[in-house]
Amino acid sequence: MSIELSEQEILRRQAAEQMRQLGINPYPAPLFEINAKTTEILEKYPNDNSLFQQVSIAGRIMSRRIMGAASFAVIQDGVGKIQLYIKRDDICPEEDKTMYNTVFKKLLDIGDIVGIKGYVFVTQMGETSIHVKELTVLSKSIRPLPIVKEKDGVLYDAFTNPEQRYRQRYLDLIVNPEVRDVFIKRTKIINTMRDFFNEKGYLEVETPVLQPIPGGAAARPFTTHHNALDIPLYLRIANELYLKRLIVGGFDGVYEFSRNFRNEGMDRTHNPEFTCMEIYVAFKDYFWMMDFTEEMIEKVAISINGKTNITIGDKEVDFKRPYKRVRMSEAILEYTGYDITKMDEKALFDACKEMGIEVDATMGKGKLIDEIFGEKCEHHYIQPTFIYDYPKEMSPLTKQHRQSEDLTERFELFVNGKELANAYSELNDPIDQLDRFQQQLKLQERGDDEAMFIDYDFVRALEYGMPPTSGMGIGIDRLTMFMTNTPSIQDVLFFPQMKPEKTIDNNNQ
RNA sequence: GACUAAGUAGCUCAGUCGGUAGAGCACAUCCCUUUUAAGGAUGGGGUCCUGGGUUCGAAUCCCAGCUUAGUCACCA
Repeated sequence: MSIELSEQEILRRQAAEQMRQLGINPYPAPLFEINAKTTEILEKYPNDNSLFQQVSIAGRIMSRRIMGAASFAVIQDGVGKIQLYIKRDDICPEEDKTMYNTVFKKLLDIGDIVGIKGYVFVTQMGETSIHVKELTVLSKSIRPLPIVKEKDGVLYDAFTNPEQRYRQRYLDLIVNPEVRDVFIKRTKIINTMRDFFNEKGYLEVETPVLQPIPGGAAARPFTTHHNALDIPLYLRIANELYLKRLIVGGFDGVYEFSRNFRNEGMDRTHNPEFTCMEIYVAFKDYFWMMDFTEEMIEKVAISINGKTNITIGDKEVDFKRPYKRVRMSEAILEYTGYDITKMDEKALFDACKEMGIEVDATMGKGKLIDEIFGEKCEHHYIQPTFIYDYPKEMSPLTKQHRQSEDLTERFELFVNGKELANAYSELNDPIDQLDRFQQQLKLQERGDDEAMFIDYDFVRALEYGMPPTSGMGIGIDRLTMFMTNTPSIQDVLFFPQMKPEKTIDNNNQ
């Protein structure tokens, strides 16, 4: 047995059937020729009334106001909405008034997709509208749409239930047009970055999503199994080690927009799959990469919003370069008063305790410093700020600092108190790299479940020689959240991960 | 994973002390009209998230579960 259809669903199915009986296919096959878009008409017609006198347009019926021999409706296409004026004797010039009286008035519903031929005019109320001469049913909607009404910019009965919005994004996109804008901007951000990299001559590449060793980051991977090879494979947590292999292979600059997968918690800023852009450029160092990063981000900000300053939540953030650069040890000194440059692990451990930071025995020196920074400093950096010179232990893929044995040449870019980008002078000393991997192994044995695995082929690649290289990774979801002032990652992903629905269908027997 | 809150008509939401399930929009029938969330009249529409329990009686109180959101923990 199935759950019964609602009254409105039954009526719509009957309407589709009646159309068929009238010889109208509710789902016709032929293409419908379109020669205009709604917003284009609304923009251009008021300036030149000779335009759009033979317009052919298609869209979804979003509202109807049926009167006697003449009615109004609003259709929505891929870019906007426009009003239709439908007069009985225009769409039914002959004796037979079925198309108006029956099809339009009775059998069409809000949500149906129709094709329109007619001419543009302005109503007495001053609204640019299409005077319909011909109406074609293009697709019958048999499930009622959540109705959103709007007057004077005020929304009535808005479709706001987050569960339904995310599960049925298609509905969200239909009835909440502003949702579309965020996703258009997301694509524009990616295109701006891609153009920027291509202009510099860097090569967009693709590297494996299924990896035998989940490397390049510290995170729990999703595990799968390859049947033919009978081996475990992991969905990538990062693509870093593969991109660096390509630098070894001789490319001067490579980048990839990488969908990464991490088997960790979900919240408003984390989704199990997320997008990261990583770029590696040979013969550069991390200072060069800071310049490059701020140039890129400034460009993105301007291309998205036409200016560098953006409101994020209740903060005003300016992406105009140059960005402030602060050593991690300076940041910690400033916000905690502790000078970590002279501390050993024991001293750091005690300092953490004094500051009320939760610590445990598995934490090494790097992790302790990371905790202090994360707890006491990170949230202070609202304006774009490069934090640089990270402790060696927490950066196993980063080149040792040119002046200090305890540090690495690494920076992260913080915006609005959150990490946005991460970059290094890449470690290209194969002996040091193997040593660092082995350090990670020790951390693992100590109980750190995020420590990295050793990738011997990557070490072998470095042994052949990798040029000095700087690499940078930036979270695309997070960048989109900043650039569009969206507080939740679910609003910058079309289909955020959710628990499966128990029942989704009421049609199957 | 922990805590808190929410889940009632297609949508947005009320629902008093535990006593026959409500409104607006949408839908149906009718009236009227170049309308602007059109208006008027009438009407249909409910697994009150699920399962237990308390009770003469549960949308309401209790317990468990499911889903979502927020906060925290982990992480980008």
